[in-house]
Amino acid sequence: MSSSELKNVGLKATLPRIKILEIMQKNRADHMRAEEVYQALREGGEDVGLATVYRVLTQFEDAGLVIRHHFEGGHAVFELNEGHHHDHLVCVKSGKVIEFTDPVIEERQQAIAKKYGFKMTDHTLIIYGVSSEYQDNED
Amino acid sequence: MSSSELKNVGLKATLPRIKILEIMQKNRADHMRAEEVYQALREGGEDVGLATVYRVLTQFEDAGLVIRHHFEGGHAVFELNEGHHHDHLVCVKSGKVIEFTDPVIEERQQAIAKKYGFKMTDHTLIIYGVSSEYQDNED
DNA sequence: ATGTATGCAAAACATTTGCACCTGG
DNA sequence: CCAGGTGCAAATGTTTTGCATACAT
Repeated sequence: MSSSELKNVGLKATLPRIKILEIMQKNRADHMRAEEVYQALREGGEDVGLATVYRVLTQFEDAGLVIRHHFEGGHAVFELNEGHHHDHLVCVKSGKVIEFTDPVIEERQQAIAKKYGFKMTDHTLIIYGVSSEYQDNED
Repeated sequence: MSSSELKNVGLKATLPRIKILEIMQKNRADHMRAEEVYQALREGGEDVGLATVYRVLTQFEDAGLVIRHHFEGGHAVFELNEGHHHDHLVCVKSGKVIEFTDPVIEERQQAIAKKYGFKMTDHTLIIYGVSSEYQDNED
């Protein structure tokens, strides 16, 4: 039950919040836009407004439950924060997203921030490419 | 003169295009928003519309003259494409941007894409942090 | 001249906010 | 019950587009 997770982060367990958290958990593999979460709610028969979806996702972000990303395309995508940091490999043909981490890269990033006198707070690495299934398809 | 650079990429050398390219070249160190380019034009006494700024920057991107980035904040920033790839270190306090490249990271990225069967087309690495001048300021 | 580029205003999106009403603890 | 949460509609900020006019070649 997701209501306890909400209370743990200091949020009242309201129906919209519970449903939105469930949707994010059910779609762990995806990186969803606010609009997509809204659609999922409506398909589930829930009568929640889009404005609430935005408000709740922002609260979830502040609470550390989700992470907001700015990939290409003028809109944000959200994913469940599962604690472990990772980077992204995005297929430019299919939109498929693979998550990975590389200790060498992590370490180099720390070193670079330090070299320039920065205290690193966060970082984003996105590799864009063509996944194997699409490499032979000449569009 | 920037008109020849425009013709080289197949764009007619019109006044708005020339002026916008000059502004991008003059502000090499910055990553400018469309609105900022527009302001710079007006300050230079040029009567160019914001819509044209967007159209021209998009054409420049298609022509490979500039690169469009989506840092945080719901808007795109543009920088002159100087050929050499680099990543970004962004100060979350001041907005200052430092460019860098790290051969170890570059190589690891190639390796990771390969490992997942991807043909890498591009990548973006942004390190967010607090630059030295801001680290002692407790807001 | 003539097809393309531009300016302006309106449209299209993504996201936020004001406010009256509803709901969870 | 009552503070906080929600829905709706309207506001905001960014980027795109339609169309009549202006310009580069």
